[in-house]
Amino acid sequence: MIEKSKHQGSTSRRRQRAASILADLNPVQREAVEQAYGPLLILAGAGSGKTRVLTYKVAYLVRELGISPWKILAVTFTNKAAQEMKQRIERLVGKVSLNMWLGTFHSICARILRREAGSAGVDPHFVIYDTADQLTVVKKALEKLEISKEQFSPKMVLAKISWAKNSLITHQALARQSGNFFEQNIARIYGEYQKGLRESNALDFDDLLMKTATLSDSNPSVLEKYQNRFEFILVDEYQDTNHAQYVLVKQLASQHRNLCVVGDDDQSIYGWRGADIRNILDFERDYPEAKVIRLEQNYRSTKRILAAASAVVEKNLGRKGKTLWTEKAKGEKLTLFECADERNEAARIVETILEEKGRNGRSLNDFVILYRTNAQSRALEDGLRRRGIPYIIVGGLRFYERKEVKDILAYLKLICNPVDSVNLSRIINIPRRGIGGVTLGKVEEFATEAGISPLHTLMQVEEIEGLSAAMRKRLKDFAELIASFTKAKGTTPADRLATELVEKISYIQELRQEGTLEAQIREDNVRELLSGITEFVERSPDNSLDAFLAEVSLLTDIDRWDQSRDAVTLMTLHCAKGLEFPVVFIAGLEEGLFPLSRSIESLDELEEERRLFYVGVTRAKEKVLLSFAYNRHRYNSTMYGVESRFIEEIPSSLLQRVGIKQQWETLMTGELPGFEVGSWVIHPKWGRGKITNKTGFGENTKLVVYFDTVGEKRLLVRYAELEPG
DNA sequence: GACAATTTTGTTTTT
DNA sequence: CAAAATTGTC
Repeated sequence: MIEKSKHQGSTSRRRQRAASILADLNPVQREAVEQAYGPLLILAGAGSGKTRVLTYKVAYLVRELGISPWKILAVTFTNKAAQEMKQRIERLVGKVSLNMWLGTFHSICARILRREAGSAGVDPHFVIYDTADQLTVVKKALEKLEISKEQFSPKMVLAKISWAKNSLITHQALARQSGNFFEQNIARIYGEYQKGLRESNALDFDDLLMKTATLSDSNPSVLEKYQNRFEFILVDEYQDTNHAQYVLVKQLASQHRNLCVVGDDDQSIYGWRGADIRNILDFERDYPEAKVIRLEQNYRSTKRILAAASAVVEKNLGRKGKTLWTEKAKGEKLTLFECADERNEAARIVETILEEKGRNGRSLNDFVILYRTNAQSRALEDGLRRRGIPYIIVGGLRFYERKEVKDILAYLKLICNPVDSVNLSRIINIPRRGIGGVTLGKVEEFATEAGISPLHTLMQVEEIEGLSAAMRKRLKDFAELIASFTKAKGTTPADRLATELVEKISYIQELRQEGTLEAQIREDNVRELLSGITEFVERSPDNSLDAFLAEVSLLTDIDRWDQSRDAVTLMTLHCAKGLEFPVVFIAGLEEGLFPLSRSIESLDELEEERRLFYVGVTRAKEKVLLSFAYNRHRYNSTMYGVESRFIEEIPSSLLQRVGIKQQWETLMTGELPGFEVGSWVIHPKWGRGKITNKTGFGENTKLVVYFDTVGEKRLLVRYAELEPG
């Protein structure tokens, strides 16, 4: 009795909450949420609340239709998006939502493969190799096959292999279908590469997708299990799915056909990674009974921003076409800075940030600076540092790709997966143990001949010929070190294991001895990694090292990004997908840079660049500031910039130009903060000095500076490369 | 085997 | 111009 009334109570409460759920949505969004059964394509324009629709849809399924979360699969583009959605859904439906599968394609696939390892023909403890690891394997394969890497550059080979995998083509199939010498060789390298991965018990990113998508070929029953289970499937960012992902979704949804995909063909920006825009364009052909709903009301940007973005993307031919509208204010015009060079560009962006901060009371995390290539961040960073503005770079040299982080992770991976030869060779001499390339070569040779893993070989080091007794001891010590941790990992939580390891190999101690600023940063990164592991252990039900490694390989920089920190964010346009900021800068709008020179010749690629620009502009809520530079230093030479065609594609009524002349005038007459009498500056040659006198304004400011090294010097700010310090 | 000196190479975006 | 790869020296 008690139970029954409890049940009823919760049902009516549910109703009530469900009603309020739908009340939060506009009529079109509501329609999208209520359309639960059958294939559904939601064409969601930028800022139209698609994440909202997805979360509410899950809530609706669970609360209103009584679907068990266990039967729902939702796929997002980044782990960050998954995490956010998870939290929002949990708030709507409670803890039961934890039973649903929600993650990126790659993490969902990894999960399936570990569960179905037997059927998939992989070891459940497989490691995931990143691009650097992949390159090592390719190079080894080239060596083995005696193919010169001049003719077959590892990077190019890897791109071909990746393309093949995303098209679900095995190396055997590639060999069969390729006619010429070149392709035959690619197929051979591909085969050898796969062998290398297998021996190390490793999968690459593409394997995760491919192996899952082809799982049913040999094991239809495994597929059936998941087909039956996932009654409802939701896919976000569908415009960026590749062929393997497309096939996977199609297979999983074929049983119940309750497939809801959300996307925006205008935001398809991953063609170079194998994403096939046709997947979204042809959805209605694949699912003739599909319903299509367009979300066209934008809740993010001002009218002018939206108009500018739409005007540009309308130049594209291959698109479904939709008209975004907003109830927001007209807003300010977009601004375009014509800059002298990238230094000037940075200075003006920084200037604007300070001005906006002062006048409109914005905080630093209201700003994002977007650019096409990571290399551009350098000049921008310099500009920000010059004025002492804190910033966060997302991407670039990614956290998990840093040497110190990779070193520690390599140890941890080897501990969990002793056959991993790539990670073994990475760390066998870190810290220095006097084990060099020659010795490692002998070990690997022996391992290959004996058909066992290199680490295993080290256990029977006596049998390897041509090694000194001292060397044998070193090798054995190393093997025992790894073995002792492997033994401990069953009973010790991941964070303690990692901390003990770092201690044991004196990694931080070594860094301290270097005493450089760089070593300090490295130490910080190692500590950050360790605290990341601790955080994982506290949050995750499975605190083993295996569990941590399974997750960490699929994390990216954007997943670690802390938006609440008071700092300006810098990232590539690709990285900015799905985010929003009050003020958006897009730097480097020059022909050849954005659009990138390689893309200019092909119409498809040019259209993708244009979509990328569209993505950039539509990140902005209130203000968009574009900039280009007449001169840009690109490795050794200076490039003369011509403004990007995308600028001309914005109606001139929406765009306010700030010419180079105006800029210089303000620079010439404005006070330069940080250069006051009594403050300290740093000179590249003479080091730190104190300003004792100052005359003039702006770039013409003359300073008298006293340096400990050379005494008093008279300097013109324009020429001397001084930094406040 | 370690380290310094020299030569070569390379820039698109990322799960 | 840097970072990476290669060669040279101890």
